Amino acid sequence: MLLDSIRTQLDSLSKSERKVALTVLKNPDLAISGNITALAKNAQVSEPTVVRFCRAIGCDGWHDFKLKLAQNLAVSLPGANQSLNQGDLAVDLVNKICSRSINTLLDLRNSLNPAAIQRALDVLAVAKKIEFYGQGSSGIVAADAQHKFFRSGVPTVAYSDPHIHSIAASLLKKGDVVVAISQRGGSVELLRSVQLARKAGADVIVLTPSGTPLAELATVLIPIDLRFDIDPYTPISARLAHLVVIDILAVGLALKLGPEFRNKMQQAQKALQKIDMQFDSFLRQPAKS
Amino acid sequence: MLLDSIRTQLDSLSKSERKVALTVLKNPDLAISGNITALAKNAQVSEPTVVRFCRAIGCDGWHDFKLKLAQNLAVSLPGANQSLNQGDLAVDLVNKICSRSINTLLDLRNSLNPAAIQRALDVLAVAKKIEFYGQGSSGIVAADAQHKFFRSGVPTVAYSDPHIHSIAASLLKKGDVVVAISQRGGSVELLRSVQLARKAGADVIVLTPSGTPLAELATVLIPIDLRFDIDPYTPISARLAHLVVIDILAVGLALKLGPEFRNKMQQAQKALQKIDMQFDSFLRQPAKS
DNA sequence: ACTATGAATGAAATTTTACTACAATGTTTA
DNA sequence: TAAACATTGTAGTAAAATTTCATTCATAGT
Repeated sequence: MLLDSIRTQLDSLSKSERKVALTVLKNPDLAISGNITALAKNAQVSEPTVVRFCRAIGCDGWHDFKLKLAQNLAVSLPGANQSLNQGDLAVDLVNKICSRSINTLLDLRNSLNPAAIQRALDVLAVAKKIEFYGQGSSGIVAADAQHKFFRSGVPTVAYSDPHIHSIAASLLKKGDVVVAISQRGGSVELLRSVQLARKAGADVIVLTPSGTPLAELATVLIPIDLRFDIDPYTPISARLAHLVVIDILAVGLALKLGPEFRNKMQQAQKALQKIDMQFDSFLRQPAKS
Repeated sequence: MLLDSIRTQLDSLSKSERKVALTVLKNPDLAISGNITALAKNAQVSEPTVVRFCRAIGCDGWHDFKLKLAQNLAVSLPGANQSLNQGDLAVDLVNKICSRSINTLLDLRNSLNPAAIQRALDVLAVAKKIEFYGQGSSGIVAADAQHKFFRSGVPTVAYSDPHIHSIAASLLKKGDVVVAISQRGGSVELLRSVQLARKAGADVIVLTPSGTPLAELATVLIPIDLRFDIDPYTPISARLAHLVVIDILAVGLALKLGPEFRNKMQQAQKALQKIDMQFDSFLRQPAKS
């Protein structure tokens, strides 16, 4: 982000300042680990020029620049914004996809509307039944949601088949809640089912980009507006964001439902740990590879 | 992460150092924006004490501490490390869960072994058939994986039912690949299926913590070692990490398979865009909310 | 083509800031 | 109660960032 900003301001810088900019862009770590003298020497300019560079790009001196750069690199890591290509080694692959995912979640944290989450939780807390609809990869998210929510004791189901969820939608009652998930917010089938659900008197919480047809139909809209991925190899971001929003709703609901729910969770947890014991005894007599 | 580390080391610090620690924990921004003098005054200690504090918690002096703290806060945001509780507003909920997820992925980026990914990709690239096994929430991950990989043209399936995947495993042939996913690496059923798969001559890629029984059985182990979540309300981390690893493998395989695959993807992309057109015309005559 | 004006740059001085050495104080134990 | 040790602050030092100012370079006007 800061590096981007430097790149765009490259033209407005003087010759020596540009030298500094290029040095920083080429090797940001040097700027972080070293002091102003080191960077000046590396860019073959004087120290005051480095300071002037820092000011030029909007920072308040060397210290401030160094700090901001460090904060950026902590998140971005070199190459986070570059597109993936064939020559990539596994190392790059790991770095880039992780970094992208991290950036997506940072985006989400900034852009997600807490008020919408609050309203959604209010609706979910009094739901008699919760149904999750989603198609394609959103179908997976729906299944994941069902898997998380079903522990809360509220009856939940997830449908990814359009025919099925349109039938299910028309069978809903007032007090039931549908959570509709869509990366693009335009699926005709999903729209139909949501309309049916509304007609049946159910509330509909929608996870989708704002301004889409699906968004229009929501009782509670949770807008997921991330800059859209052009690169076809990484349709990761939106799905990841959806999953985390589902996590937020699931945890939020758990908190809202309070202690009686907490007990249920702990029981489930204990049940799992019991199974763990079995694993342990299994560990004593390890299997041959 | 750093703040966590400070909190845990609180006991081993001297009285004045603890004063500094508490001041930093209470108001980390002060430490970042101000200089050592400001922090010393605020904590009511001398400057050398602050330096000693920095050293005590494993940093290399004030500068280093400040930098590391800044990097952490860039990611963590205030409150990322605190446990969730009933009184939380939606704002906190969003911040905390997002921040946790982000931290998990940062962890993953650091700890993930690229060599293991490389080996996994080598195996996947020559696979005749790929089967994903996982139970519980890992079953969802398996389904997600199937959904991503199936586009590559290689026959893929996902099983979350232990009976089914044990049958499937015994039907495998040499050249087939199983990807086994487990958050704890101890599921007895999964272990059995993996053993059957190995016996049938298939390769087994395993996503699980290292040192677990399942890890032992892997042809290629991709260890997912994150500090384990104690808080029962957020069993998010491991699953998120698994999903991202699957993303990495899917993208990596796509790159490895090269241009012919790329075309297939683009065709799929186009097919989706065609549907988008339909959405657009739908937009012209918006539905009533 | 040459000078004048203004911007750009670096050398040196200044100031700020972090760090070290040492002394004083407090704490623990024999 | 005294001695040994750890803890903390004071004062001095070293280093690093910033400002000032003089020099150089580029641009434009005569």
